[in-house]
Amino acid sequence: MPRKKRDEAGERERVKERRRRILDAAAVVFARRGYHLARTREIAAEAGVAEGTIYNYYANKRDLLLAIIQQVTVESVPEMLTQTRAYHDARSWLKAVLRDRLAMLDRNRDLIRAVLPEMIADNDLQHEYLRQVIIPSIVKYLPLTQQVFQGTRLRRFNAGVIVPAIIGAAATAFLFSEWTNLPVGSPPSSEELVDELASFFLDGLLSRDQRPATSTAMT
Amino acid sequence: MPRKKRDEAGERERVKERRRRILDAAAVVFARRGYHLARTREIAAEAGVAEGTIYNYYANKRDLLLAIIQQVTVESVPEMLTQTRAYHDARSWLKAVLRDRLAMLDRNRDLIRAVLPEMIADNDLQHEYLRQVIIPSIVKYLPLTQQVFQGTRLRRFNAGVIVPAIIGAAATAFLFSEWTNLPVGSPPSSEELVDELASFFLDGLLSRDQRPATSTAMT
Amino acid sequence: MPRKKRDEAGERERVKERRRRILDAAAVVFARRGYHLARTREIAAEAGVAEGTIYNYYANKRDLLLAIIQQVTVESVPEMLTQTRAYHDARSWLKAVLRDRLAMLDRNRDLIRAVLPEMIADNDLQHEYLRQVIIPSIVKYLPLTQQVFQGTRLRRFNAGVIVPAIIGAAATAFLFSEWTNLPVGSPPSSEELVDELASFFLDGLLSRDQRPATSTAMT
Amino acid sequence: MPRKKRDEAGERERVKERRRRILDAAAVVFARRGYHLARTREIAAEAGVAEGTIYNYYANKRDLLLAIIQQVTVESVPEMLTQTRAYHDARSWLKAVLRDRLAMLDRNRDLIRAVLPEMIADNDLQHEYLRQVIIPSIVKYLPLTQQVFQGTRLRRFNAGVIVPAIIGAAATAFLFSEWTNLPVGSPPSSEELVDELASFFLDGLLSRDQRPATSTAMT
DNA sequence: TATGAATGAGACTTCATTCAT
DNA sequence: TATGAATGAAGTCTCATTCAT
Repeated sequence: MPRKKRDEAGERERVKERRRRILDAAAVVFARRGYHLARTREIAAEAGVAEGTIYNYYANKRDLLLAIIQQVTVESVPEMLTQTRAYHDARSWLKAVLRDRLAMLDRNRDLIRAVLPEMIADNDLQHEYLRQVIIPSIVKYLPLTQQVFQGTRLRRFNAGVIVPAIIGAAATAFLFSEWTNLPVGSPPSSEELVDELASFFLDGLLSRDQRPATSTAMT
Repeated sequence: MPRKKRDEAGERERVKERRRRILDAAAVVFARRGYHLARTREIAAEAGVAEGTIYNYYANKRDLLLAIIQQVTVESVPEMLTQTRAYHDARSWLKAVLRDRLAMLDRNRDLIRAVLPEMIADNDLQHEYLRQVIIPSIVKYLPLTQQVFQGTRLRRFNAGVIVPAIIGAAATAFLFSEWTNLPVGSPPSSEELVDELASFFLDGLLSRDQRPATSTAMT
Repeated sequence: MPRKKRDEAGERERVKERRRRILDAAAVVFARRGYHLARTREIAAEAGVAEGTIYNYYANKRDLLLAIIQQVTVESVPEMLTQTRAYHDARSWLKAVLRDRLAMLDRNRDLIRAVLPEMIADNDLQHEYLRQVIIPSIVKYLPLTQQVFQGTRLRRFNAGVIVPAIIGAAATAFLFSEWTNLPVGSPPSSEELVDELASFFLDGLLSRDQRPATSTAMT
Repeated sequence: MPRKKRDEAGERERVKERRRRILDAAAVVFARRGYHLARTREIAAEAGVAEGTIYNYYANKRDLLLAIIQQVTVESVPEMLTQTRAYHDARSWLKAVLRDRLAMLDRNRDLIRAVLPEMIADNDLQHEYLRQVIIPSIVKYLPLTQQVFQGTRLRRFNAGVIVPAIIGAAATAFLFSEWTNLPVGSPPSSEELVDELASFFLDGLLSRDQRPATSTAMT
């Protein structure tokens, strides 16, 4: 192998590693202070580099935010659904997905709490996120999902309403379960959470005998 | 009636009115720019007062945020549930509640988009909100809710999971329905949203014949 | 006189005075360090105000430069030529003008040395200067000048060449006369300078008998 | 010839060539952006070397400026005056010199516009320039000049005033002739400029019959 | 010697908050 | 109490220069 090529590869490796180190530092500080209160100085200190060095790898503070959003979501999405085929039972698949996603939320909780607000407040960020993460995910994984539910009869529903509802329900339930001082008993274990949500999503809240003979929800 | 007293009453009235004017202005500007990008100068201009005057009524910018959070939620909660007794059918009551809450979100959408991020990122704000809004609401309205569902058999569920899940589902579905560029067809009408969510919450996604004979979700 | 009006007048006065103080400070610091090396912090200190206060009166550092250019030139131009009519002898008028302009250069030497470089290097600044100072001056004072020279026969010349040449000659001679370490004898007194330049401009360098019978310069 | 020596010679050659390449690049960038806005990065790119390499040849950015000043002036001076003896007529010699110098200004216009401001603003640079360029030039070429004017009777004048005046007049007239938007007709051709200036310098502005019988300027 | 990533001081400017009037 | 000019701390980002490779 020619010398130069190996050097280039090593160089690219080092650049990647440095980018990563800075990004991780930014994630830590964003999580600690929130985006607006995070200081580039603190990020630099956390990364163990000079402040100016940050700008050799990212154009500006906002660029760090964007990179984090991508990293958290893009990189973590694939793992969750590729094992789809292992589950023939829709309920167990759903629970597996919930388990995986809630674990992801758990791992990245602080970071998400730092990043989510900016996404809510900032239209550009939202659109970027939609374009780069959400839509590609849907396009890529919808067929797999449909395949899993092939053997399961679902009632008709409006996916544009229900998909966000599921995501929001799971995320909110999870985040609340972390708020320790709610006067509603001890926080649920993660497995309780998964069970509870899966049942909620699939079965609803009514007892079986309370459901209308012909579901009014058939639309 | 002594002169002074009437003056004091009028004075107190004027003070209240001034506080309100400033708060409304802050709400407008927070909604327009988001909390961090809102400038006290702009708030002052919107309120038609001098910048310094704000500080005669609120300790600082953050105090305005807190006051807004209280106002948006506390003031709007009562109306939604006091008419509880009018609904004997749980489903129609749930739909009425959803209708009311989604309308509230609709009215305050921009403001919420400005304020919510701060609440997510800021623990103190969250606790303040829990203490001042959520908990009192639960304490006050839980009995009413239970009364409504008296005639309806619900399966057992963990309220600490399901209540946040419901709120998050509704809010997220609503907010997404506003993002026009999702490739999932046209955004649902608000009545569609209400129907869809009510069915989802009560009946779940499975067709009736797919539900397990004895719900595994009974905990 | 109504109270409010007097207050407004006083206010405007104070604003003007403050603007002036900041501008003077900027002039001092620009003269001391040159524009690029002048620090807003130093300007603020020199003016005895906080750094932020500068920006209540001027949009940015460049704005200070522009204001100084205007002040130095616009304000000083009028005095120089309005007394035109007092001089019936063109030579003595020219000497008076030179005396006045060289005194102006002397007064503002440091400032000009700070500001001139920026004007040379910056096209926008040049055009601004042309538009605001040079052209109005020409339009306003050309008639007066012509009136002075009515009784004096001048050979024909291209004003577009000779006017800049005169200005450049006077300014350069003056500025060099200040450079103390030239090995050409002691620097001339200002009156020597004026005499020397006036003769140079009107008579040229040739002895009288050396001038061509018919001036080749007649164009 | 020993091997080493030839290498050393080639090496010295290469070093010189490298210095030159960097200096040229600096000149280009200084001319393009002005000294303060010129970036070392851009200079390096222009020279086709790494940023750090510049500092192997020049101590710092300022050093580049100094070197350019020397190069522009010192190198171009000799050509202009060594042909002195070819002109027996003082007027035609003066015109030749003007032609040569204005052509030099024309060639280096952008560079001069970048460098001149720094010389005006910076005392050290001025003194360096005086010591290295002006004084040697005077010492070297004054005899030649005097020789040319041997057959021409000049009136007495103070060279310390008139020499800078001539230089400033020519330079300013030239630079103004490039500013196209002056409302004084079309810019003069370079030959017009030369004629006009030569006449101005030698003959002055008065018509012949207007000159005093005994010039008051004889000092 | 050439490289160019790393450095870090420091600049301009903003803006929440104060306070004299 | 209302005002709004003044404040000044603090922030992001730039860029000449250094230095390990």
